[in-house]
Amino acid sequence: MVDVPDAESRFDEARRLSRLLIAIAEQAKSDFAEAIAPLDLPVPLARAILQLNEPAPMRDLADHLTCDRSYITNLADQLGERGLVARVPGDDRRVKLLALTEAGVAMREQISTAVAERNVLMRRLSDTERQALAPLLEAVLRPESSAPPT
Amino acid sequence: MVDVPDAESRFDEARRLSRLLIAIAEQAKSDFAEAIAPLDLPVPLARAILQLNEPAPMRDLADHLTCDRSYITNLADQLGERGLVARVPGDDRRVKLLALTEAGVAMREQISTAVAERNVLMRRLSDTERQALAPLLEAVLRPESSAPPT
DNA sequence: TATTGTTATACTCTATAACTATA
DNA sequence: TATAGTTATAGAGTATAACAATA
Repeated sequence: MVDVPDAESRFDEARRLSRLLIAIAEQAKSDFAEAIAPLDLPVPLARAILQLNEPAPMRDLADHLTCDRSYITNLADQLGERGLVARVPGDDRRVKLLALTEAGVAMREQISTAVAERNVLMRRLSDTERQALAPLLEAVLRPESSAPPT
Repeated sequence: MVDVPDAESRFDEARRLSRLLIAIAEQAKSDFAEAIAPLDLPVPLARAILQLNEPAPMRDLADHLTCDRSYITNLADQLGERGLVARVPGDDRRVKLLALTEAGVAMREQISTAVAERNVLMRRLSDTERQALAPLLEAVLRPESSAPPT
């Protein structure tokens, strides 16, 4: 009975961890915003650019960013106005791919570097700590089916 | 030189962890929303209620939720309409405290339970994993001044 | 008939600025 | 003069519904 916490204290602990996680996520979010501030690019556009490693159907982007297709149209328009992406026709003629322009690729590089440098995980954790953290975060995201090995 | 990753791979690793962290935070956010959906209460109101352990000046709430005082007025109005909180005068007569009503306390209990039960950290991590995770999350949030022990 | 992207519109969350009443 | 809360307004981010083109 020594090592098995009762249900209530497990809940309390999970709540405490949740609060920590939320605080970290908020920190990460504002880190991201601050990192890209000099680039004069709204956060959602930056997030979209980071997704565009390869030209991709707008539909795929909607899936990856978990948002509506109409919002992708909106983002694509804004990115187009800035000359950062172009719509290119797909094989299936209903489909349009979004592809970074040359300027878009350069911007992606800038975003990526700025964000990594300011990253709270870089600033506050040692190499050892980061190595310990990775498998735990992966465990949180493992598929629903796999129950935790209690 | 074996154990010291070069700068580039450290960046890559931090980026990977960041993506994981963001994915988890999004999961946690939608878990929260789903958990409280049956309660028919908007997310920001639920978050505010969770803060109101004790009656607190509206100003304090603004600090804890890191938002503008005017928004707290907004939240307090909505919570008031639902009969969940009441404004009570403070000693300093400029100050108003927000206090949960009886219905508010009951709602807080419901939110708290629903959220803890659905919590992704409860669902996917073992007790052991949660115990390992806590100090790492705390390290991420430690004050800027304390450099990581590389 | 189902799917892709678009358009027009509207909603939620939150901030800014100007105000009031105290201190 | 500075602080707590309020009001009115505005903006960012995102969704819904109806639609056109293609499959």
